[in-house]
Amino acid sequence: MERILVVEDDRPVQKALKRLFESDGFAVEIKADGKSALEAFRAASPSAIVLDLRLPAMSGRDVCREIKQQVPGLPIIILSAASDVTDKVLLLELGADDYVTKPFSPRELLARVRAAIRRSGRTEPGEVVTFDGISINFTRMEVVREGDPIEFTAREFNTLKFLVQNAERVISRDELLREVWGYQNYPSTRTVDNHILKLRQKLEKEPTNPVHFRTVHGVGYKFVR
Amino acid sequence: MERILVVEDDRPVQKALKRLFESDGFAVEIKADGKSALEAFRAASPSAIVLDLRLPAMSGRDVCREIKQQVPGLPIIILSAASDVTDKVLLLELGADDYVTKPFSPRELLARVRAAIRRSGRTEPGEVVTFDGISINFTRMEVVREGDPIEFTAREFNTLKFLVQNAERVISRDELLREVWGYQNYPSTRTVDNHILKLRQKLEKEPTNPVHFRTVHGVGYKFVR
DNA sequence: GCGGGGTCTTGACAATCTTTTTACATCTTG
DNA sequence: CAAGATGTAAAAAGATTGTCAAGACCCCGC
Repeated sequence: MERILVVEDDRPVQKALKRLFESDGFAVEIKADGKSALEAFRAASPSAIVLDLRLPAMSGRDVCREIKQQVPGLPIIILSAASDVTDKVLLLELGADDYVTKPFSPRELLARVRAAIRRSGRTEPGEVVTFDGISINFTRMEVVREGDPIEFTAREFNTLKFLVQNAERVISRDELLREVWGYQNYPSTRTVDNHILKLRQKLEKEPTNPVHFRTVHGVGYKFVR
Repeated sequence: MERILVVEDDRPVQKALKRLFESDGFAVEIKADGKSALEAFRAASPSAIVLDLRLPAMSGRDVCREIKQQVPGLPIIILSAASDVTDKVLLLELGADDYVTKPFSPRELLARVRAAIRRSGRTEPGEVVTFDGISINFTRMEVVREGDPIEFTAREFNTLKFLVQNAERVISRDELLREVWGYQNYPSTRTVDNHILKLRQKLEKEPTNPVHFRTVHGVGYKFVR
C-alpha cells in the first residue's frame, strides 16, 4: 500500500488531508513540524510527501531541501498560500516536484500527488535498475547478477527493458509485439512466450515458478520487482 | 483514430514522418512553421505533437512553451540535432515530454511517441477504487484486501471493473454479456450468475447476503460501494 | 557467393487454468 | 402457492500458456 507523509501544522487541514488520501487508498502519516518530519520520513518510507511551506520553527523550505538531499527520488508536493508561490524558481531550487496553492481543490491535489508518484516510478533511460541481486544497466545493455554478467540477445534485452520500465503494469502480448517488435498485428504464435521463457530462465531463481515475470492468464505478462 | 501533429520544415523529413506514422495507423497533420502549428493544433486536437526544434521564424522552443501553456497534458516529442540537446534542463523547462535526436531511428521515435501518449492517457481516470477495505487497481489488475491480494481471472476482473465503473446503476445480464463478453446474443444459461457468484465469494464478507453486488430481481445486478 | 554460428520464429503437444454448462436447490413475486 | 428467476457446485468443454525442437533467418568473415 502506498504511503503519504503529510507535514502540516493546521489541525483542520491535517484532518481533511488524512481523509482525502485515505479515501484514495493511501496510508497517511502526519507530522506537524519540520523537525519531527525529518525524523519520521525515513522510517515511514512514504511514496510521496505533501509539505506545507509555512511551518512552525523550521521552514518548509529547509525541510524540502534536506529531504531532497537525502532521498532525491522521493516526490515532494508543496502546499502553500498563493502569495508564497510568486516565483517558481524558488520551488525548483528547493527541489520540489510540484505544488498546489491554498485553497486547493482536493481532486487536483490527489491528481498531482499521483502524477508525481507515477513519474518517480518511471525509470529514466540510462539509469540502472536493481532487484533481487540483479542489476540492469539500460544504456550499456548489461545485466549482472552478483558480480557475474548474464548475456542477453538484443530482442531479449528489449523485452526485458520494456517490461521493467513498465513495471507493475499488465502488458498484453500485442502491446509487446507493437512496442518491442514494432509489429502491428501478428499471427498468434508462441514468439512472445518464448522470449519470456528466456527471461525467466536467465533471471528467475526458480523459472518454473516465476516471481518477477508473472503471467496474467488471458491477458499477458507483468513485471514486478 | 489517433492523430499526430508534425511540425517540421524539411520536406524529405516531413514525408518520412508522414509515412512512418501513417503506417502505424495514425492520422498525420503537417505544419512547416511554428506560427501555423499554433494556429492548427487546437482544431486538429492531436494525441501528440512531434516538434522540430529548428524552425524558420519562430523557434521550436517558443512553440513548445506556448502549447504546453495552453494544453499542459498534450505530449510533445522534440526532434532535434544532437548538438541542441546538450542540456536536458532546457527541454524540461520547455515542458517537452521526450526527445529524439537526429538522425533518429524510426522505430524509436514511434515507440517514444506511443509511450508519451500512453502516459498522457493514464493521467485522469482514477486508477484505484477503494471500498470496504478493498482496493482495486485497474492498470495492475490487482485487488487487495487489507494488505493481502485476492486473485481474479481476466473475465472476473473485467466483470468487476465494469460493475464498479458503473456503480449504482442496475445492469442487465444482457448488458454485461455485451460489454464484458462482447457477445451480441447468448443462450440463457447461468454464465453471468456464476461470475457474480465468484465476485461475491471473493469480495463479500458474507457472500450469501451480498452488500455490494446486489441482485435486482427480474433485471440484473448492481454494484454499490 | 559460401559456410558457420548464433538468433528468432514456428508449430506441436502437454499441462494448466478458465469458462460454460448442467442439474438442482432456493428464493421472489404476484 | 405456483411459476419464473436466481444461487450454487461440480462436471464438461474450451482456451491459454509452457516448453521443446526443428528449421528459417541473418550477419559475419572468408
